[in-house]
Amino acid sequence: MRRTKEEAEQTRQAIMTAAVDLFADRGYAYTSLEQIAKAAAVTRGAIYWHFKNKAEIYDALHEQLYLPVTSQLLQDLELEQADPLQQLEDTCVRLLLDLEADQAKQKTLKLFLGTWMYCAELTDLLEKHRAKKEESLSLFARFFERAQQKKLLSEAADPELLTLSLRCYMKGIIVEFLDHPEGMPLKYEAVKLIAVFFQRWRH
Amino acid sequence: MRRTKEEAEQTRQAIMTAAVDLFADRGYAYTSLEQIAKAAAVTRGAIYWHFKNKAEIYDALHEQLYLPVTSQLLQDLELEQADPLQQLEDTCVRLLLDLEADQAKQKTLKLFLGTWMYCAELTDLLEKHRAKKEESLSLFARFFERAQQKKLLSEAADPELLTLSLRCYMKGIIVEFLDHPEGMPLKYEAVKLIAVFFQRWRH
DNA sequence: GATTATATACATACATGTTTGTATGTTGTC
DNA sequence: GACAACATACAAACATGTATGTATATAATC
Repeated sequence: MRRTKEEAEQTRQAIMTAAVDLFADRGYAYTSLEQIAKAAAVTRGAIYWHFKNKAEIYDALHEQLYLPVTSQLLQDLELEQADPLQQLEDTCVRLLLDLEADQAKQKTLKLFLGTWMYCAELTDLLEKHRAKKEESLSLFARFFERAQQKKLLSEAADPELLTLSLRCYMKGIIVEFLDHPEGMPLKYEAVKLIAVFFQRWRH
Repeated sequence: MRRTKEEAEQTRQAIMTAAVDLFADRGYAYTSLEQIAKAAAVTRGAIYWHFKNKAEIYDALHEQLYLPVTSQLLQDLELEQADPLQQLEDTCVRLLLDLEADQAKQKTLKLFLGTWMYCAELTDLLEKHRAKKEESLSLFARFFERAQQKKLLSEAADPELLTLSLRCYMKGIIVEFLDHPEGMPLKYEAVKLIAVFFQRWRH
């Protein structure tokens, strides 16, 4: 029953896509390797050939799915436009609209934003992943710093605080959306929600 | 081994407190009834006497722990002060400071804010709980409506949108805090974080 | 270029541990 | 003495990991 290298890579991918779907649907903890195998039309033997255990599947998914999501964001932020606040606002809106349009991204974030997965076999991985997350989030700060240099902020405003604030806000929006998409039609709300943060709404 | 009614109620409570601790620590899915029993210094027999299964423990915890958390919030909001926006801002700050000071509340929110628990045996309960959550959150809206009536908002501002926005923001803050308390010293940050939402920080 | 050897890519089978649910004890209380 | 409040024992399901079988792609040899 030996397959060619291409075929082997295919089954590896089949296992990973099946895993993402099941993880995002019923959660990592409630997904057995048997279920993944069945969904991928292989046996557990195939899974144990390609991966050491379930945690390694999770890690492989992180490599393949999560990094692209953030790297696209970073690319957006790379090119510095004249108005950093406007750029940041646009980027946030685009991120949300992208998310709503892209099922795969939703599943990915459900897996890796999933705030608390206490599983013992994952603690090492989660720490590793957290570090990468921090790294990419710190890039937000640069925009507020540039805004401050350009005197776009009031004197009392603190770039670091604004970074943390926006981060919490985005996380809240995304979490609410993933948890209850019907109650959060981002196509209509995203622009307005982000505007609440960036524009003044008070007299 | 028959106990008095008081003793029986004591063991019931012991089971529930043990369950909260374990759920908040390693998660619902990764907590077995045997572990709960051991932590409560009883056997699984006692658990099955008081509860039908693990899901019923979860539900009982919701009744006992979650409702008090929200009801205190509602009480705060009951009495209408002159400046609804100031009142809302104060309430949000107090909620966060309370949360940081109260370990029990942290565990409770970890359990019931835990956005995605896909467990099949819990789907019914989660739907029920979600309804109550919506109900309590809708009270935020009243404050922005009162603010609008008092002409505290700009003409373009939408009370419903502001409600949704604040809800996401609070959720994001709380989720970030629960996920990574060391990175979110609310004692110092809460006031400032909430101020970012309510005060203007832009020129 | 055909043959052989070997490592690859799995499927199957098994051994083990874990968790759940239930059935049946046991003890004390009312 | 009947029933409440458990503890104990047991059966079944499920999951994991590993050991083994096996067919075939690929590499090595001639």
